[in-house]
Amino acid sequence: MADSIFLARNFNEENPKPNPNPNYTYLIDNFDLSDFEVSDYLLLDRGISEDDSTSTYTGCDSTNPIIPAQIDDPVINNSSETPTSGAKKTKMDVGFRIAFRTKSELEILDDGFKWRKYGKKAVKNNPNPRNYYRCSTGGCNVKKKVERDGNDSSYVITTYEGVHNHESPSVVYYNEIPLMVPSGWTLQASHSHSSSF
DNA sequence: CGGCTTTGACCCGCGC
DNA sequence: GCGCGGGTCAAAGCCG
Repeated sequence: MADSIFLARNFNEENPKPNPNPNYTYLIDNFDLSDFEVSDYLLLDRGISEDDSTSTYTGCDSTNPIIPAQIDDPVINNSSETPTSGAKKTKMDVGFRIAFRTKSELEILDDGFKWRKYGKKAVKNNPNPRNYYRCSTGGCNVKKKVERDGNDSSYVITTYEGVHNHESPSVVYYNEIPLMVPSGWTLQASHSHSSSF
């Protein structure tokens, strides 16, 4: 395992052309990071080792952001893959994964999508629990994990897994933001929790 | 009443 | 084989 699924991309490069592949999305160029202090864009490989969580993130600073690429993984690309009978689908086989380390007092960043919390778990090497969220839009199986940095609790690590197959509810207001991009980072939306948070 | 959070239990993969 | 750790499920309760 450990197929690398991300491509680094120079921040100074011109904006990428819209990619014909819907499983590919590009992020950073369209972000207005002034809303949050996003200190690091973190890349994750598929199949990272669990006992080295600090180094599984390929840290990048604002001068070297990252574009996630379509995963080159037959399991991912083969939608006919079915879970073994009776087994839960526990592996993240949703396409790609990207993590952001954000300096924020809030753990829940309003990224324009609607998330439903489905789990919370204490993790090793981190006194803060990790929260698991799933996109509440029907048919969209994008997940995200949110946890505070164990080394600096003023930072929040948000890990997105998968690609939205729908528009952000906010896209109507920010329709220049490419489809399926976690568009909230471009928004001036209030940091106050939405509805049930 | 519907949608959401909470939380303990369960499942699975992996290392020893 | 066993234990540990991460991820998910699902029932119960909360809230607008």
